[in-house]
Amino acid sequence: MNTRAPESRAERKRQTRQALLDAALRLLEEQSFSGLGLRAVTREAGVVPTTFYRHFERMEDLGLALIDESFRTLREMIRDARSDPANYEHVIASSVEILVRHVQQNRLHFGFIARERFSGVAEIRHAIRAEIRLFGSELATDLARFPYMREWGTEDLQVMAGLIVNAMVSIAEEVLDAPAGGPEAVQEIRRIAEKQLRMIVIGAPAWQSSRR
Amino acid sequence: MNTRAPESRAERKRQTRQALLDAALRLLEEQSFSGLGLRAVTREAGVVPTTFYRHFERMEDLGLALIDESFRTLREMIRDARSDPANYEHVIASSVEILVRHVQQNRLHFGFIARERFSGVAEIRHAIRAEIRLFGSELATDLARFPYMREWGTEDLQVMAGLIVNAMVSIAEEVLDAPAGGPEAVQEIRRIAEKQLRMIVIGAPAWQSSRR
DNA sequence: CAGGTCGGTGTACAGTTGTACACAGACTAG
DNA sequence: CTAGTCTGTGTACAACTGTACACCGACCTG
Repeated sequence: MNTRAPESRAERKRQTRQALLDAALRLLEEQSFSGLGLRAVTREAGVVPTTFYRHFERMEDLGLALIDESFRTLREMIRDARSDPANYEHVIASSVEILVRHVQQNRLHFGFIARERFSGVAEIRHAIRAEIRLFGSELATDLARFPYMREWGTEDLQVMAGLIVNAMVSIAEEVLDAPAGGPEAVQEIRRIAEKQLRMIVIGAPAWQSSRR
Repeated sequence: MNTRAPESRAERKRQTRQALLDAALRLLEEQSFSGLGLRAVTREAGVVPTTFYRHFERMEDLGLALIDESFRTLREMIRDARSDPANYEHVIASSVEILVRHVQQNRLHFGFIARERFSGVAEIRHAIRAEIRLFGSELATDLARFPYMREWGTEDLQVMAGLIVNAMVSIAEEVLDAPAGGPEAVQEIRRIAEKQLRMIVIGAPAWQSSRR
């Protein structure tokens, strides 16, 4: 029967699970994952330690869930950005704009990803790298749609996508470091970021023609 | 009086201090710094926990010492690389070669740096970033010596140096991930790395002229 | 060669960790 | 309506943590 109660059992379970994820993310702002304890998470979430096991077998599983969560918003972002493959300048400016805004709106998620990308916990690290690699591949196929790159080899596209992804990660990091309410500092980051991406994208044809 | 004993007291102190640093570095291969305990370090070093305090006040101080150690070799590397500012292709190839070799020979140090660059421990993170920024600045002044960059603005040079440093960091990361004894995998990394750097360096003039 | 300094040891303790287990109450399915 | 399934609780414990303190023995200095 369809429950009339405001929250079904399954829904409440989902809520405490989310509370655990949120609590962990909050704590991960000032701790790295390998130093994060099960008890600390449950304490922050306001539940008893043993509840943790109702939702995750090990801490690593919670970490993987956080990675999932983070990259879902990241993909959302990039889907917006690849709207108009005609004008480079426009794509660059709006991509940077979208990236910066999303990072600001998801500080905790992006901070987590940026930090744990090189973290000591192998399982977490590898999961993140896999996602980033995938992200780069998607970007590469998007790049292939640009007129002057249509004839590039896939490896060259991958290399270029890698450069862009690297740049984006470091842009995100700078945004994260900027004081939360400093609009002109963020503006400066955006300006430098656009310059960096322009450097990569506009410099590319010259590089390409120089090896032909 | 000049001691005749093979090891003076001060020398032996230096040795156990080094043993602590080495032990920490070894453990940091599979743990992140914030999860590393004083007791674990002393255990690995083969001394009693309280000995730690004879050398460092807090764990963070040990971390800072490790950063010092790591960047000393990094600077050594770059000093070699900036020998001949005439031929780009040669500079790129030999820079990559030197970078890859140094990373291979100092896996633990570079792994530590790469991982803790985004780590949760603010003090460690900031110290590393300061060193990397300095590294980028030095690179920027080196770039200024290249003929066609002589007229660039300092900001443009810094942006480009930033791109290169980013690329180098990600190259180092890939080398660290490659199986230790896989020469052809490393060869492949080197090839891609050279392509990336060429992309940045050779593409730059086109970028520069397009905004004048 | 005497005394002090100092690096390393051993013991001790309170706090925290992960996890096992029995239990309670609420939702759900029959 | 009832029996059963779940989610969250409370208690318990062994293992580990950082660090305080007293101590020892070897080196160094006078």
